[in-house]
Amino acid sequence: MARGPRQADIARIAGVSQATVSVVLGGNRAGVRLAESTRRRVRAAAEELGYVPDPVATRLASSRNNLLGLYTFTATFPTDVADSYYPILVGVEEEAAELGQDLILFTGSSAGTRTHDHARIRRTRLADGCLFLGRHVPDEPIRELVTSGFPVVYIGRREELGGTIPYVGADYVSASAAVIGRLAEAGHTSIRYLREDDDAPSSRDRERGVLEGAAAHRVDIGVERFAGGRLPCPRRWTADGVTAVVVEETDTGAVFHAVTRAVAGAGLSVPQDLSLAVLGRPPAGTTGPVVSGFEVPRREMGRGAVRLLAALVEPDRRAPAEPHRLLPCAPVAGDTIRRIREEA
Amino acid sequence: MARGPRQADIARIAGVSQATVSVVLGGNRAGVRLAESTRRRVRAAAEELGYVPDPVATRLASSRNNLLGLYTFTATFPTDVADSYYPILVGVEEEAAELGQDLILFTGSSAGTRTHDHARIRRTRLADGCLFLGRHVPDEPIRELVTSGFPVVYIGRREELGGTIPYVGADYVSASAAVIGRLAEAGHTSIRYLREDDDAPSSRDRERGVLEGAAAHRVDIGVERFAGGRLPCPRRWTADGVTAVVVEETDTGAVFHAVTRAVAGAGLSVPQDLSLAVLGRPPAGTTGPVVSGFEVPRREMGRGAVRLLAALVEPDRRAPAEPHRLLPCAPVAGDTIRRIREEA
DNA sequence: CTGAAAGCGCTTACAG
DNA sequence: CTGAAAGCGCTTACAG
Repeated sequence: MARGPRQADIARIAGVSQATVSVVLGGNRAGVRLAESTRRRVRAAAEELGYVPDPVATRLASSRNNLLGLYTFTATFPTDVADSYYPILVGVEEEAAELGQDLILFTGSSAGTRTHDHARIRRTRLADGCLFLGRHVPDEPIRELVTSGFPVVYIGRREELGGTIPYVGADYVSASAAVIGRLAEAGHTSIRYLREDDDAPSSRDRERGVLEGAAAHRVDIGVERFAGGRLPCPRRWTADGVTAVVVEETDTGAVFHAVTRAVAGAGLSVPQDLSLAVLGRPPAGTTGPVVSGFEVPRREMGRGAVRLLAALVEPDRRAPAEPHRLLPCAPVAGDTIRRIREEA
Repeated sequence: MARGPRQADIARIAGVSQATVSVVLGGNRAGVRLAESTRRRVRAAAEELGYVPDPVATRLASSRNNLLGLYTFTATFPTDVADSYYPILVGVEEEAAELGQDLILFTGSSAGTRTHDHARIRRTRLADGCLFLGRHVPDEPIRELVTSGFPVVYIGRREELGGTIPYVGADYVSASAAVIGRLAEAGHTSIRYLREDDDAPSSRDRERGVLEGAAAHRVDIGVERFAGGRLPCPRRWTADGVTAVVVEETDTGAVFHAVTRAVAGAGLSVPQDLSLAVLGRPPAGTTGPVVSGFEVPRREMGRGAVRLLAALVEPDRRAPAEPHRLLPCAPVAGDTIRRIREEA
């Protein structure tokens, strides 16, 4: 494969050494003084040959490549998580483009064998730094990366490695507490919370927000974990005096689907018989009234994560980047919360 | 940044040369015979150190990197083209993952300056080969890439460089002719075709299909180009005896929107007063009856393009890859074509 | 059958 | 103020 012109070709034409070409074209070592005439000759020759630096060689020699990685632990694009994944990718892409960085997509092995993932994770070094995304992430390979000084940023709050790893996440605690607050203000005093039976930081934060909100508003809250087979039982809820059910948002929408199906199956209607809220948004394609909840700022998370990563890759900025950011989630009022009590 | 273990470290432990480590671990040069005990020692040391090859060095030395590029000429992720872009990306990602290739996303400069794009396009060499995507692509940088032997595949049919560049596209000609055929069979004999005033292969193919379909079914066809400002005039169509309007699908959906707005504005209803078809699918979020048209197999185009690119990168396969593929578009019957004549 | 050498195209100390 | 040398971590001819 006949490659393009190299610095050596330019050097020959301009009558200088290859190293001088590197200095002139690289823009590095600004301190170095070269005769302006030399610079001009070199630049003219480069222009003439249509020179563009080989990024691979640049990277090997210098360790900077204007290349940011995005590593996804779950298979990247299964249809059912597309809704939560795509907006993040959009944000990442936008910001990377604005910063003049290319983006490299790494996908965790669907097989998920440890050694394989390990190898793939180390492969992220091809980039100058890497974003990591997924409900669950293996500790060890990340630790290796981080302790070697490789810039890593999580999308979503993470507690791994003593909470030292930089992240840009969403403030699920406040947003979830606010949902409970809105229900309480509408007069609901007994609420059921349905969550997935799977522990991830986003699940813990939502539950914590729910509990804090309930405590603050003196609401009676019951937490149920939804595991695949067992179906929720709305009739029992209403029999217990529950007037509202809140469900966790997850990438597959499993909990939401199970609850709405069970509610419909029990012959109950929303919000007449039971108010409904989701800690996020319902799955795409959901019809009927707008479900109360909040907007997860995925696009902004993507953008923020790229900005943070870029700051870590290029640590010469004035202000050290705040390594832990939680973005606010905009509330969605919706039409699925029935007002029980009239006065505010 | 303290990097991980290198081949030299393994060599020291195993008591062999660094080159031998490369031979054992690289899996290349299968012909070379090394004592099994040597191989074992090397592999054991590599395992112990958690060695993973540096992809950058690998690439510089060998010109293979298991990295496929996707270059998008338009700004990659603007919201209005997301619908057409995302399914392609999904297909590309899926197939790349299955082939064990990582994916690198390049975005054409939004500025669109020639030299900038040129530099960015040459940067695709970081990958082993690159997919190109966009209505319009600049000839010269691509020619450079191709003539240097760099594997390039277009997503979508392309005529550049004498039609020599491999592509995987959609068979818009047949699909568009079939739409006209369905209208003809429903009894329509005078049809108007609305297209964008922008020449791209996908536009040319659709128009060609429309004209071929019209000729085959002896249908009277009028072609109108829709340029931003000027509004379509449905009243004039009906006055001219036109009973059906067919619109081009474009990434922004501009033509579709303009036509449906004009039709509604003229107080006409679809399909009672005017039948409607789109050469593809209407823009996302379109409500009302299902619009007749066809499905562009974007995901399959993405997958096929990756397969073709992989074959070009690794040209040792038995059968040489067919460099030009046009995928069929599944028809969508829809509810916007009124049957005028009873008999088939 | 195995190892030492050269080289991929750059950057960056380090001498002149 | 400028150029020659070494080195980034690999692969692949080429000698032994």
